[in-house]
Amino acid sequence: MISKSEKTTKYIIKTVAPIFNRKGYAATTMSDLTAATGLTKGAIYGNFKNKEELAIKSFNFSVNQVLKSISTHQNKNKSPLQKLYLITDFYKNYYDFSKKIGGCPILNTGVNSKNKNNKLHHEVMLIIDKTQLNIAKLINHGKELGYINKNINSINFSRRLYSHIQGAVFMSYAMNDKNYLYVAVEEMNHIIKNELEKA
Amino acid sequence: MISKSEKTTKYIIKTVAPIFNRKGYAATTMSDLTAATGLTKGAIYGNFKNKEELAIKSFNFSVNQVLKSISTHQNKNKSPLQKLYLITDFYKNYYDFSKKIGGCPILNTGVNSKNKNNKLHHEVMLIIDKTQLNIAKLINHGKELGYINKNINSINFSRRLYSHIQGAVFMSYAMNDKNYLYVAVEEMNHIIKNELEKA
DNA sequence: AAATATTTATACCATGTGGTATATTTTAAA
DNA sequence: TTTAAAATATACCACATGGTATAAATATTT
Repeated sequence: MISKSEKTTKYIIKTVAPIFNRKGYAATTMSDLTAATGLTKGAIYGNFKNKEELAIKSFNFSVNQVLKSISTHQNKNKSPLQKLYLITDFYKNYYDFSKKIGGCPILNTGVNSKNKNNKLHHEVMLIIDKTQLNIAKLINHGKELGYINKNINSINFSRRLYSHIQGAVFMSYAMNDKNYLYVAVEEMNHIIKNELEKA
Repeated sequence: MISKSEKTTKYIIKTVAPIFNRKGYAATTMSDLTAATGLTKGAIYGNFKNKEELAIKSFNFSVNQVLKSISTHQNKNKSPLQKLYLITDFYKNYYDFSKKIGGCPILNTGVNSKNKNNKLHHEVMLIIDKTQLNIAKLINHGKELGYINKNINSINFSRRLYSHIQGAVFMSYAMNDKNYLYVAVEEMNHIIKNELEKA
């Protein structure tokens, strides 16, 4: 049996996540949250011990929205190499996608939490590490199946890929220009083809 | 004759810039500023009309610190192509450099001001545009002197360079790991050599 | 349906916020 | 050195902040 509070807890997180993502932890006020949810502070503090706990859960919610979408997108193909291309392909639409959830949670929270909220920042680092590891595993799998050149360092390549794309995420965000993403994805695809794919 | 207020105005900006840069506009309070400067609110509001004006001037101060350092670094060589390499070379030390001024002002303010402070965000876009244009001019100059392949699109290349490096700036910042910068710079140098340099 | 436990609303708290009017001090001019 | 002007400090404003004790309302169990 799903309790009442479980439902409202989820409702609050879902409603509040894009606000935290867009405005950042410090700039998001409890009034923002009560206004958005239609609930009172009593209700919110009844379900979360404080603003920070809610911010962390909201961040993880936002990140999971991204990760789930990538995962779904990847299901279009089973080959590790093609799954890699589907990651870059996903980011072609990331400007519009991330807009819907208040921006890129990794970028926003990564910058906003640094030197300000260690718990949030730690959470960001965990997610980045985890994601890079997943990409590296994908590359390893590609090596095993013989699609990918065994000479390349999986984790290093994964880091390059992530860094490259995140740069375009920032630029498109800061400049309101999707083109940065298109260009970076094309460039990354080119690199995958030249460096990763077995001749 | 340099007036008293001109001096304190500069002193305030200089002292306050790294704080705005590190904490962001909203999270920086007037108390932070009075504490750091040792001045009272009366003094600060006597020299700036409000917090926003001070934030904008602080941002421009921080950015100019970066741009001046790049410019100085570039004076080591007169060739446009070598000046390009000196830009990427500058970013090898950008982790430590930016740390001293409270982080990368473009990254921090770019993210922090978006959807929150239009004036600040506008300032960020102006700086990025200007910087990309300067790099494009450098490439054009290299073309004129016959060092650089005339087939490449200067502004597009400049945007790729900027985006690529800014990605590493974010990653190194978020992950406390300079290596992202080293790798991105090496990669970028490789691209300059392969795509830009005339055979 | 009554009693109990859980969830939400209300009203409040101390503290901090950006900003300002005015008094005081410091600087520059006469 | 006196006087006018500019710069800084003080004391305050109304309002917003995160958080909480408690009352009211709603679910759940008996």
